[in-house]
Amino acid sequence: MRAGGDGRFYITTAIPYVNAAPHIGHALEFVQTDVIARANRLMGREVLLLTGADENSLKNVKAAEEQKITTQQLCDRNAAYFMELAQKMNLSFGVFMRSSLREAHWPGVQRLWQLCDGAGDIYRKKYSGLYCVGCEQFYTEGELVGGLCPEHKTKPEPVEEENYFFRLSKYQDALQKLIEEDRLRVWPQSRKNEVLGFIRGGLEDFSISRSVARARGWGVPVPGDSSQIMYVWLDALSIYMTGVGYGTSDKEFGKWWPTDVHVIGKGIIRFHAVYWPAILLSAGIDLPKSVFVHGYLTVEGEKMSKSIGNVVSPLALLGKYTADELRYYLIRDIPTFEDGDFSEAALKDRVNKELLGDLGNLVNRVLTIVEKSGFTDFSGKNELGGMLDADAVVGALGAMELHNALGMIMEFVRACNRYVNDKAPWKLDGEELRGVLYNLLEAMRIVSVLMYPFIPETSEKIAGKLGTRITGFAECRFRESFTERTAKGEHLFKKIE
RNA sequence: AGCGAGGUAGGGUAGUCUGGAGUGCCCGCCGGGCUCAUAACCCGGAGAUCGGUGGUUCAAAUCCACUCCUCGCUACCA
Repeated sequence: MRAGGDGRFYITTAIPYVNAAPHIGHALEFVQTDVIARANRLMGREVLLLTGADENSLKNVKAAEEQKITTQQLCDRNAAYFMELAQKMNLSFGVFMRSSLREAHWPGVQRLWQLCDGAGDIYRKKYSGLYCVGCEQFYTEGELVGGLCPEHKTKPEPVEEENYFFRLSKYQDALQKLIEEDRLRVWPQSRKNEVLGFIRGGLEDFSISRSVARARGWGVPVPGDSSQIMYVWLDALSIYMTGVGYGTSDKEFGKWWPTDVHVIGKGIIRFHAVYWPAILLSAGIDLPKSVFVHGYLTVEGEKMSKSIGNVVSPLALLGKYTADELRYYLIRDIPTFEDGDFSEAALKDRVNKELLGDLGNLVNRVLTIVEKSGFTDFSGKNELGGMLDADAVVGALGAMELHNALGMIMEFVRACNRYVNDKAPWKLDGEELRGVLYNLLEAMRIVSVLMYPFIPETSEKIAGKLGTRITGFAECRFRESFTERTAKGEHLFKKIE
């Protein structure tokens, strides 16, 4: 994760396909993205986080028909769910971009198309496939169950249609080199291998348009051909650019592009690590610097699915848990790049044992002793500083090891609790007590800064109790003395029964 | 089938690249301490032939070969 020389950092979530309400997987992605964004702010960078909604798809048209509302109404409603989730989880986004915004989004997509076309990479070709009339979509052999449409159990018919294709094959060597050399970095290594394996297997051109009839007229029109509409990928990926002004404000676009990190789920890696950079190469636009691929969540050990009825709604969870509690759990319990399992029992456990029992308790017990001490300024020998390697925490954040970074901070919190027990400050007085409290106050101040990317509201609360401010990672070393006025106030967390 | 990832105490993980006593962490279990703290905190203990087999080495969870099991990817699918 290297920001440009100008100290700016542009990061995106994947653009969720808004044909349904958000599930817990979306929440995971939001949190991971936000932790990276906030960490970069504390590193002193100017950060822009983009999220949004991908709305131009046939499925939305059909869902709207079923619900007897317009497609735009359906998109508006579903996009609002994602906006709500982003806000409630404290995703610090600057842009929420939607692909149905004609004025903001369409000009950029069409310009991109024209650039690829100008490079000679777009051509017409007959596309044939197995088409299910009921689903109104094409299936590959592998997707069929016993040769039948998995949904309608009918035999799809071979259909032929002329579409536009993108010359992906032309970029095979260039892409392979870019990824091998980490000029387009793919996190983690295992995903990079997977992408390279795919590229080495040979790249075929892919279809980038549909007939207007088949798309039901919903989507971005192909420039100069009123019979075709762009297929979702070119359109959806462009959101990353149009969201920062591509096609509408060259100045804004120049300020933020290229993307530093695209955060995505493992299911859409090919589009981001192969199709997208190829399109940009064709158009002569700078490539994103990296793609961050997280895993998927199971729920209580089972795959999330509508038919099982175990889809976990983060919006519902947020009625019961605070944003920080959910954020903490998702980073702490789910390995950053692996699949993980969501379990409410585990969530509760993390909140009660760690946020409340370790962190909340530390703050509370120390501030109680501080108040009883009657001291207002604290100094002494630095005994706790050696227990924390703040640079290692920041380094882990820079290396995208969110899980490890948080683990290191919690280890320090435990060390602080141990220190309290060992020193038994309730038995001390005078300079000895002053020195112990100095160590603990400085430790908590630093914890409030390091924790900020993960649990920003709680960090602000801790800083508020300490009378300090969270400015940046540069603040994460012990000062000579602690002189701010503390105020114990209420508990940071409530026990969840 | 091909390519990729992984199999470490009851559960979950770190360690593996750059071999060095099974070393660590979380949950759970057992015992003890403390009383500042939201029955929170701290210490100690039990519990693992590090998937299996065979090699390399003075020494292997770590390197090599083979093998068993799990998962992911294998294209127009969010």
